[in-house]
Amino acid sequence: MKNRLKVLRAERDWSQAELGARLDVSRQAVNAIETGKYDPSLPLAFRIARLFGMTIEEIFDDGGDHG
Amino acid sequence: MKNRLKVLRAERDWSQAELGARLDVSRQAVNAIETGKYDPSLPLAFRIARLFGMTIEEIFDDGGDHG
DNA sequence: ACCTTTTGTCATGTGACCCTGACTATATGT
DNA sequence: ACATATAGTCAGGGTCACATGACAAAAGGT
Repeated sequence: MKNRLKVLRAERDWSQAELGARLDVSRQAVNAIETGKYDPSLPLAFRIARLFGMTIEEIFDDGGDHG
Repeated sequence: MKNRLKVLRAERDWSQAELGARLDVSRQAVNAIETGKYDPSLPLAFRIARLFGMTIEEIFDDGGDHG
């Protein structure tokens, strides 16, 4: 699952730790999601979308259709 | 996390087992999500949204802003 | 009455998603 | 040289999101 977290964070000049604080998760969790180690839970995805004022679909991309 | 899965399924007259097959998950997983036992993973939420032709936000609701 | 379908639930197991703490490496500033 | 900030990673642990298999209750069809 790809995501635009790193770009959105860079646009606001936030560190991974600061983004983690705003999302109420650890900086390691932010790093893991950014580097594609794993996907966020649905509740966390909602918090991310709300923080950036976008929909989940605008931030995350699971590749469209999957045969 | 509330969701409209049961209604959307009823509109199409699908059983939980049939929805599970279309989503490639077990019928118990569908039941657990419908009855609010737990939330789907983000990839599964994408598959659900795509199946019903809606956005994730139109199907799931985590309560808007919550601190 | 019997059979099938559907839903709900329980038990057990595995891997994903979080945590804290620690360590390394790079960059910046004094 | 030293301290600070940031990013990346690993170890160890806890809870949640799946799986399969089984059991029981309710509804419908014959």
